[in-house]
Amino acid sequence: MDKKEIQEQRMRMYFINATKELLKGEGLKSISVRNIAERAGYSFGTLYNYFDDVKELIFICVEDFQDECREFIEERTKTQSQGKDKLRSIVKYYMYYFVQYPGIFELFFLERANDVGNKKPTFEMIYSFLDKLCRDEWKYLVEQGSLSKQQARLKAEITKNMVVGMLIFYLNRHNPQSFDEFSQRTEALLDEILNF
Amino acid sequence: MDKKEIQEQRMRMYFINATKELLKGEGLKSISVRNIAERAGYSFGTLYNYFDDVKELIFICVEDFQDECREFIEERTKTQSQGKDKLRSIVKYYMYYFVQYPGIFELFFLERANDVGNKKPTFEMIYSFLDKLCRDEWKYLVEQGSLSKQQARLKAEITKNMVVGMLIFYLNRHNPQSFDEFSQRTEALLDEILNF
DNA sequence: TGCATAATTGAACAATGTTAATTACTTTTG
DNA sequence: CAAAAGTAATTAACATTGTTCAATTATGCA
Repeated sequence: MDKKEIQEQRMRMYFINATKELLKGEGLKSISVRNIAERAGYSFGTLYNYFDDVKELIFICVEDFQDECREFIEERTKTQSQGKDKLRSIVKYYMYYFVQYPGIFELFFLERANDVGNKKPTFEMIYSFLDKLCRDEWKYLVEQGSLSKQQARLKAEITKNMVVGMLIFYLNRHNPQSFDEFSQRTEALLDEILNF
Repeated sequence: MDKKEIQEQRMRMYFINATKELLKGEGLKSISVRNIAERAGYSFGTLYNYFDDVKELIFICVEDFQDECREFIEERTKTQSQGKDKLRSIVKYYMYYFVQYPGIFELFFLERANDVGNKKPTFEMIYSFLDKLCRDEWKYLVEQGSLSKQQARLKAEITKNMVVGMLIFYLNRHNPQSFDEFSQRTEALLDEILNF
């Protein structure tokens, strides 16, 4: 019964990829069962043979996008040596990734946690995502004696929350209006937080 | 034609109040044209004689809720004398207001700015709302010489964005899980920002 | 090839927002 | 006062959403 599993996994992939494409392109608004199925080349009914509901499908995409985001940042920061600058860059490119794909931002941060179930771990992953990305840098700064462990924790938490707020205002409300301005504010606020 | 206007305004009020009640109670999810109209005591079609669409109705509520929020904070902070403590309290109760009414938070910060139109000023109002609430306190601290004007601006901006991020994670993702913990994190992060 | 099992489909249902045609009511006018 | 005109309220209808399920189609095996 190995063939069954392979085929089933392949079918799931068709739908998952279609969903990912839609999320990257048009965003959450464009997501509908009929839309996804059409792009996958099947009827909307077929989707329900492989997924419980459309939410399951959507949340499967989160992990993939996290990997992609991690790579996006890695590519742009790997040459930098540990320290404040690298930390700043990681946070900056974390934000830029979501600016590039507002649909993924919606998915990560704005989708409601209505019925928890198996999605709780997914939310935990999202919540701690930036922490994981920055962990080594904060650790390095503490070991260097630049700031206390406690202060590092606080600043990491401030950053994590601030970043989401900034993205909401920029992506959802066009505030600031231009990317240049957004970029500039990002630098300024990160400088203030890392001013020690 | 004065009577007309009075009657029309009264009709609009019925729908607006019904919408406000629903938003405070069940939140954005429960908002539907048929729901609002039923609560207002009219048919869903009647709503369209007084409002272009349901979005217009919803965004009319923003101003009312802002006034209410302002009063909520005022009541709880008016005895405090100007300074850091009062500033902390204002931000804290600003957050607590939205914790009390998650539906209003959704309305203020998560509703998309799809078709701008007359809603642009509304979004501007929301964006600068906390700034206005805190303006006097920041000003006082600058005049006292506690920090520079530039620093005050940066810290105010960090706070504004952080607050939205914290509320997203707490209200939408149950992170942290309890209000006590949320409250504690709020205090800690505000202390760190106001640590000068 | 023929049968049994599995996979795929689309009709159907309940909600949703919105529009437009219809009905009810009010006011003005002859 | 009654008929006409105009305004307001209602409901039927349409498109779109997620989801279910009976019926159809395809597949695999003997």
